[in-house]
Amino acid sequence: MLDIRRIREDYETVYAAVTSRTHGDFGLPEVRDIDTGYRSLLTETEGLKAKQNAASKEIPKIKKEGGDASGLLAEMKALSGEIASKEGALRELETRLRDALLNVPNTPQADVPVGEDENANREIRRVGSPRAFDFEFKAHWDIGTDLDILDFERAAKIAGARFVVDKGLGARLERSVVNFMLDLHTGEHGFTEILPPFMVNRDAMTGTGQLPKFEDDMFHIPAKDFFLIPTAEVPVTNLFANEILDEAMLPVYYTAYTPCFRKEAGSAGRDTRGLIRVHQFNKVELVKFTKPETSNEELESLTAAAEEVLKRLELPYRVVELSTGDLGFSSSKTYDIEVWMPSYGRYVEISSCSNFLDFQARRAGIKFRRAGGGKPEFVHTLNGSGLAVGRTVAALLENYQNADGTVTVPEALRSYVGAEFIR
RNA sequence: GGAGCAGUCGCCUAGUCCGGCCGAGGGCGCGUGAUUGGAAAUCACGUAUACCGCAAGGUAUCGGAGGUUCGAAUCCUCUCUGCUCCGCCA
Repeated sequence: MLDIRRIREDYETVYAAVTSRTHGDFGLPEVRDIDTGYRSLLTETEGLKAKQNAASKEIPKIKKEGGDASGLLAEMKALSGEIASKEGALRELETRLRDALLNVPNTPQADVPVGEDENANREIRRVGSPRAFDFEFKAHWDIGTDLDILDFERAAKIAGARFVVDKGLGARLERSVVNFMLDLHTGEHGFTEILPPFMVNRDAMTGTGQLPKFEDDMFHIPAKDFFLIPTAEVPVTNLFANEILDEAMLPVYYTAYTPCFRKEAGSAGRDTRGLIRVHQFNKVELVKFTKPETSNEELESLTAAAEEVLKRLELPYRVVELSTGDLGFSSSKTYDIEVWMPSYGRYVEISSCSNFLDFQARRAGIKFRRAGGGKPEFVHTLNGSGLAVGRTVAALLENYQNADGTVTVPEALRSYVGAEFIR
């Protein structure tokens, strides 16, 4: 959520930034209009309430002195009615304002490349180079099926399309990748491991920006009005919702393994085979809470931490900076890490690292107080995949496949998998 | 799932039966000052958040939402959370 005062006081700048996303104005003009009406009605109503509160102090005095308060009482009854009707109108404006504000995305930072879509993304760096195969390589879904470590057909039987069953060394590999990532981030990058609930309530989903705009993308459990988490970002970021942290606590680094659940509505026909786009996938997430002045450098080190996974696994990848048109709703700046996927013949997203500035903190109410005292300020929140586990497994199977159909286990994973080859 | 009890200012707690003197008392903690050679102890003062307003000031918040009333921490309804007992269960 953007700061309403910033919209009020620096409208032109905010408008330019929001519209640089090239997907319309997101109702920003309406926000400004509602706010104007809201504030004038608020001032008026509060004046009436001040009157009412003053009279409420008079009434017991009059009664105590044996006086007749009936005139004042009648007057106050009328005032009470007037306040009630104004408050009703006020509440409606407040709701409309909040709804409108919740639908305005974050403002991209000034150095984010401007453009309509991924074609305007800026490549930052490439690490490693795609392997040249001297045999006819297979896609990971064929490798997995042939080795009997991935079973898409039976997954479809018990759940449906876009699900997978991992089996034997496939399941072991998936688990190994999770442990490898968590060990790296907790052991070497200073992150604390969190194992959060996989279902959250509506407030949490709103706090990180998934609601109200993207309800259709998520699995909902009506009985308790819970949502299956689409990413660990949601439970982990909301850990500190409505709290005021001590400055000394910051920065906080959390990492969490969770499954992620997504409807993938609107992606019909895209990536229908394999592990790339499924309704349930595993992910290790990195989340940071920082002071405002350090968040951009923290984004760089967060991205580096995620990249380190690919470096250790010796998988070729590149980092791109998303353009304004491709940027996620809540983000001000995002680096995507893309791994080389031979079956696609291109780099495929495996991590998305974002600096949300105070956008999520404002929604979720996450603040901190500086050591010297003073007013609480909003923290900055960041997160990134570190990494998507299923896509990592897909990349491993494809990049490490051998001519005989086996797959070499990369050095860094051997102690976890307990084998040198998957055969 | 059933029964009972409880949720108040960073923490502990008073207030709720009998609505106004309660944005709210006390203790602890914390901050500033006094005292001291220094410290402990003691004493004094201060110590929530948000919004509106140029300001003076105003408004809101006693788990959350709604209601009764001129007026609600206090009364009513719903709801969430915690604890105890019962049922069920990995």
